[in-house]
Amino acid sequence: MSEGRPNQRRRTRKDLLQAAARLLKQGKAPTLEDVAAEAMVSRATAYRYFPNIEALLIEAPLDTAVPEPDEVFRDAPKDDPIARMDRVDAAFESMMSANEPGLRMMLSNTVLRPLRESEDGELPKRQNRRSPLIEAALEPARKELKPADAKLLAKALALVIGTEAMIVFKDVLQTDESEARKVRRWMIRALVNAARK
Amino acid sequence: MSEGRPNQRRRTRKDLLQAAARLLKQGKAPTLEDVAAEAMVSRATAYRYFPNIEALLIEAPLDTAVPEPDEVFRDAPKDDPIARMDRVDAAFESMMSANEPGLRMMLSNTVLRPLRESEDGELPKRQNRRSPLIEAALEPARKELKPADAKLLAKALALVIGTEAMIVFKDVLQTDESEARKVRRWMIRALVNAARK
DNA sequence: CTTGAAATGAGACAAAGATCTCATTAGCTT
DNA sequence: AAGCTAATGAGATCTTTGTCTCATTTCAAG
Repeated sequence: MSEGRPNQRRRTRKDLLQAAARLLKQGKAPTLEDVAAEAMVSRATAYRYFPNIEALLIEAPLDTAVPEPDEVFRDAPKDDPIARMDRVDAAFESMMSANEPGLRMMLSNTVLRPLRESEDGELPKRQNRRSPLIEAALEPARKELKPADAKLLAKALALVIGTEAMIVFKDVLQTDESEARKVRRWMIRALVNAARK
Repeated sequence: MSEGRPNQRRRTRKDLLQAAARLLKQGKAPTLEDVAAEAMVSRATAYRYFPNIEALLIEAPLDTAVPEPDEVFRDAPKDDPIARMDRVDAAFESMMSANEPGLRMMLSNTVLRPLRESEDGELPKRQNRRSPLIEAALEPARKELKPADAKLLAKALALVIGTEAMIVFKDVLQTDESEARKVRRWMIRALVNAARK
């Protein structure tokens, strides 16, 4: 099934993703059958678009809640990378707290990808939404940083921003939201300044 | 099946966990049937001890590969927190590369705990192995740090060391092992020095 | 409006995961 | 050593997941 009727196909695909996102918001762990029912399509059709529930859940919660760069940096200082990274952090924090169940589900499934890639050749790859935003935040600091340091810093910040950091704070360290934010902002300052020096 | 013949039960339970650990070391994602075969018990018996493969794999790799503090810091400098954190990092890196499939499985399941806690009352809680080691590494720096900074630093380092950071490096950033190590060590320096200042 | 092709729905089918039953084996007590 | 009882093994059975076929619906071009 391909190359036939583009807009019909895009519509049902979108319906499936939205149905999945709806179920995820309820904190459920839906099966592909559940999603098909919620989207009011047949099970067979759902399987025509996604080989399994994991493939669907990788995309589901994210298509909705992507922070847009221009929105994140709206009236943000153009020259202060730390202030700009704080914006990125805030954007991710609010996006994640609104989508925590879906993000946990997504992580739960994508984390197993390497164990399953023996099954069939092509698995959907985990997307990386944070790096473009981090790069954009760091843009003004580009001139004052050595390229090698800029690369190091961007990767380091990717550990601070995102779902995995949320998991560490909540599940491993069991800190509350405000403490977690304090730690992240402290880290942003420490890391950016270290790269500058 | 309970409260009947303690040592026989402990023995087969241990056999199952060891069999699972053996299969995991080969990089496979074993099914409960595989583990039963490896442990030379029947499939039915395996299911009597663990409801599914995930439940087994949460425990399997961890009972074996816990880095012991005294071993990690054997002939490590007593007064250099950075060198000591590098030891912790190295210990986690080697433990994780030897147990990656099991750790991914563990993370995949524990990450869903908040979504499942409605199902039945008691879920095993995620353990925190890194914080004690981080505290031990930082011990010599305690006198030169304000208590608040020490707390901040310990939490920040918990983002750098551990399974979640490995996931970010491998799955999100797709860096190789040596680059990931470079970033972690750079972060350790940046964070410890920031706390000192 | 008609028509041809593509998407869909319904259900049969297959494979894997998990449960259940019951006869047999093997610990533990005496 | 004997007997009771819990644990085990083997296989039947049920459930869930994913595939396949074919009739029906629906889109869109003419």
